[in-house]
Formats: sequence, C-alpha cells, structure tokens
Amino acid sequence: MIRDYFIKKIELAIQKAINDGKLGQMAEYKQGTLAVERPKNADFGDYAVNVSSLARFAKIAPPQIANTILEYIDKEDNEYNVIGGFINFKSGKNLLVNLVYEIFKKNKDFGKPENIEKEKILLEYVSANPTGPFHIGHGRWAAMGSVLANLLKFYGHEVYQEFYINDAGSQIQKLGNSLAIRIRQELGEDVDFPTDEIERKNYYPGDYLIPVAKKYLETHKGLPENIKELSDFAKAEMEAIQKDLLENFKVHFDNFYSELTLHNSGKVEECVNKLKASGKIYQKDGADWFKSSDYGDDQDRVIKKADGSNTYLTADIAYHIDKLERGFDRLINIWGADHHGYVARVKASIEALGYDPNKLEVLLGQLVNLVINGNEVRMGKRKNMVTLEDLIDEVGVDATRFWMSMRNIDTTLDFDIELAKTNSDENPVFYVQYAHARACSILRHVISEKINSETGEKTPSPMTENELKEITENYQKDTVIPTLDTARKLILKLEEYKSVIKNSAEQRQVYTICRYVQELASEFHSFYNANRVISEDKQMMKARIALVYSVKTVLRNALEDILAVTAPERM
RNA sequence: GCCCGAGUAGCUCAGCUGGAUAGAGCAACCGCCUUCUAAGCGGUAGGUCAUGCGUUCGAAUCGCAUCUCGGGUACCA
Repeated sequence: MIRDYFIKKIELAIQKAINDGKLGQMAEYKQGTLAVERPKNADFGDYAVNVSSLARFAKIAPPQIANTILEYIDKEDNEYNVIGGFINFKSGKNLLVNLVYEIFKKNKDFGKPENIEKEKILLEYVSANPTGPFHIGHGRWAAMGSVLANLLKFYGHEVYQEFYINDAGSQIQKLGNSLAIRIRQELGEDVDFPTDEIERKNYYPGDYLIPVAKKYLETHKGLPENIKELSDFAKAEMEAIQKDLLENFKVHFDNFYSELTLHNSGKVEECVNKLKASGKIYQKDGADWFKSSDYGDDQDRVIKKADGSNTYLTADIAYHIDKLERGFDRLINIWGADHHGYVARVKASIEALGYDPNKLEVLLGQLVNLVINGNEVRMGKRKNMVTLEDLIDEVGVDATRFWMSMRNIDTTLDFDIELAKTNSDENPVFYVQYAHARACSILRHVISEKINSETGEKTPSPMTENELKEITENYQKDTVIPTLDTARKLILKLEEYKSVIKNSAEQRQVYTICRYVQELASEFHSFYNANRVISEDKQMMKARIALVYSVKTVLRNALEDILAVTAPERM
C-alpha cells in the first residue's frame, strides 16, 4: 500500500537522523508512533504525516524536525514537501503505474492481503425463531452478516456461517395453539384470538398462519389429537419460508443448528452438570442459579426454573460451548441491541467452563425503524408488521442489501420505505451501479462501429477487439502513463480499496465498503465528465480504457463479491 | 436507578487510536447534453460538532458532570 510505503520511508529517515544525532534529545523512535493521514488540501499531496508529536522528545520545534527528516528521506521519484509540522507526500509515476498494473494482475483478488493470521471463524447471525416470517430487523442482520462473511473470507479467513434455530421453547407451543385457531376458522368455527392483551400474548395472531392452516387441511381432515403435531407442522412451514427468503436475499448459511437437537443430544444437561461441578451453581427459591456475577455480570442468572425446565440461557450456554468444541478460533455473533444483556452472561458461562471468553465477539446492532410517510412505525411481531419479504418486493434485493449494510452498526437505521421505493438519485445503490454500467458501456463502444442514423454511413470502431483484449488480458505497465496528470485522484481512490478492505475486515464494519464504493463511483463520474475516453489520440485512449477497466474491476469486486449486489452491464 | 448506543449543515450520515480551513449525499440556488449512458458533472449557500467544566502546545475526538432520544434491565424466547 502506498501509505505503508510512505510511512516506512519516514520511519527509516527518522532512524537515520537519530543515529546521526540530528533529532535533538530524541534517542529512539518507536514504530507506529506516527500515523499517516490524508491532507486536508489535496494540493499538499496524497498523504501526510504530522511529526509534531515528536517535538516533546526531541525538544525541537516541529517544522525543524520535519525538515531534518526530509533531508534523510530516500525520495525516489516521489515528491515530498514540508508545511509546518507536516511532511506531505505526493506519489510519483512508479507507484501509480504499479498500482494499476496490480489491479490487472490480481483482478478478482485485488485488495486481498498477502499474509494475515488466518482464523477459523464461526459467524452466527439472524437466528430467528421459527414462529413467523422475518421482519425488517432480521433483514439488517441478514444483510450485514452475509456481507461480513464475504468480506472476512476475501480477507483470508475461513468462515463458517450458522443460523441457530430457536425451536425448543414455549414459543413453539404458542405457534401450535395459534395454528389450531386458524384451522378451526378454516373449518367454519366462530373462534378468534383473545382480545385481552395479556391473553393475546400467548398467540401469534398474524395472518401468516392462514395459508398454513389451509395447507394443513389439504392433507388432514381436522384438528389432530395432539397439539404438538400442529406445532411441528407450523414450525416446518416457517423454516421453509425463512430459508427460501434467505436464499432469495443472497444469504447463505453453511448450517442451520437446531436448539432442539442440542437438548436431545444431552449437551444441555452435560453443560449444567459441568457448571454444577465447578461449584458455580446454587439453589434459591426452588431454582438453580448460575453465579455469573463472579465473572462480571451484574447479577446471577437462573439456569433451571423452579418447574424443572431450562431457561433460554441454558441452551445458549451449551450452544456456545459446542461451537468452541468444534474447534473455531473465533466466534462472532451479530445480535440486536435488545440482546445486549446476554453478552455478559454468555461470556461468564464460557469462562466458568474453562474456555477463553475473548474468543467470543458479539457485534451488537442497533435496531431498524421503518419510516412511512415521515412517521416512524414501531416494529412489532404481532401487529403492523412489515415483513422483510414485503420490503424486498417493494425495493428489490440489491437496494435492500445495500441500505441495510450502509450504516454503522452502532446507529439506529431509519429505513424510509417511501424513499427507497422511489428509486431516484437519492438511492446510492443506483448511483454506484450506474457507474459500473457506464464503464461497461464505454468498453462496448470502443469496439463498436458507428452507424450514422441519417446517412447510414459506417465509421469503423475506435479500437479492434484484439486491441482491447491486448489491454485487458496482456496489460503492459506503461499503458496508463498518459493519464497520470488527469487521473491522479481516481487512481489513488482505486488504491484506497486495499486499506478499506483491511479496516473494514478488522473492525467488522461493513458500511465502510458501501461508502467506498460511492466515493469510487463519484471519482469515476468526475473523470468521465472531464475526459473523453474515446478519442483520436490512440495512446491516450488506450490509457483511459485501461483505467475504465480498472474501475470496472474494483467496482465489480466490491459489489458482487463483497456486498453481493449486482453490478449491471447496462441500465 | 443501573447497563449499552446515539446527539455534527434543513434531512440522512461520515469523521472519534487528539492535529492543517469540521466533510459527503439529498433538499435549495446557479451553470453544463450536435460527441463514450445528464440515473451524470461543476459551482454557490448552509455549522455554538447537545450543554458545561477539565486534561493538552492543540479537543467533534480523551475525562467528569448534565440534558435529550432509542434499547435493555424476567424463573419469555
């Protein structure tokens, strides 16, 4: 990366200056003390370093330090200048030329780091109850999770994506009871869900069980004797609906892990026993309590209720231990902020059972508000529900994925459905896709002959197909040189992709990819407006075609391979 | 009360491991299509970085306090 190249030059120069005793009282330089930044004013250079922080060690004024360091830099063909305590750096021809060459050479792998510490990661996300369709909030975790998985894989990690199915709690019984009411309604009985608010909470009164009831009656005469049969039927239906939607939404799971199998395998009981053996369980009010407060939780938690049944947490502990025993180096969970209380207790249990709680990384995501006609609409499972499916139908997969990924996970996402529906220029995903389509269009035009619509006269194509192939498949380093004066910013933006990937992967923040892609599109649109690609000057045309192709490559990589949003050839 | 998160331009948000004049998109206003996609580009205007105090040569960024908003605070899942 150019910024790494630059800081190395600076650090080397500092070391030499210290050795020569030119940096006052400064005796040693610790690597990483100085940070590379972008100059406020692009005229200063591409990158800059502020050496003011060295002043208190050297006891010399910052500008003098900067000038001393400058003398020791091996400048090659790059430009350096000093303003105040800043050393500014402007990339020379070689760095820029090599960067474009790198894009051609690496193509789909451009931006992949050379050697990272590879981790075996289990990424768990969505993990919805199989009791109804996904709501909008699930869409955020689905989009972000799948983008993060793509990103971490690209970065070089081994990523296993898992969906935990909460198919064992009391909610499954509720589901069966609710289906029973829908079936009786189908059979013509005058029944309905309770109107009393508290009573009603024992049911799922959403319309979505009506088609399930109809389907049940296709193969059954009436209600079964055992409600469990209905629970299982509804559960299977809901799971199937959820899986279909995930596939549609380009979200891929390597495994769906059923909570029920966890219970049946005895792993939950085993965990409870181990916790008991560790002496971290005590009895109170007829229930078993886990002393999680010993490990930083604010209070102890019930692990076995007075009625003898397990809590949700109990199974979750067993699940996380199971993940660790499957040999993953790192567990990453994406959870809604409404689960934040769970982090401490799950970590506590991991530690109590002798595992490293730092292996678990929980990404807490703030929730999604739906905005309809300027009013926020509360998301509830039981009424006013806008499902993820409805949203995707309205807005499309691409826009939904992009919008759900484009904000910092720490901020509440306002999803304005009216705005997203308009598909106007307020929609950043179209802006980016348009840039890609535009690049493709140029590449098509350059090898097409032109026909005058009035005279029917034909003009030969500006470039033959072979000439274009020669650029894209057998790219020569020097090709891009004629554009260096006019396309500096664009080339530097392409270069930035490498650091965006790095930061985004390491900080698990996928929104930075969305931002980057918008910035690259913007640079490209500017370049397009300022420079005609197809022209008489053949060398210049080849150079610009090479750049257009580079932009298309990086946009495509980011859109399709990371964000899983289509990169259209035409729009 | 306690625990998370947020508060930056009219709106939606970047910037937060302290550094140059606080940035972008949308909305507003002014320009740019006989030529590769105007779904685009260029420009103008728009700020008490919630508030106060502190640390520092230097604070949107760090610390303390206060205010506002969202979420959590179950022997539900």
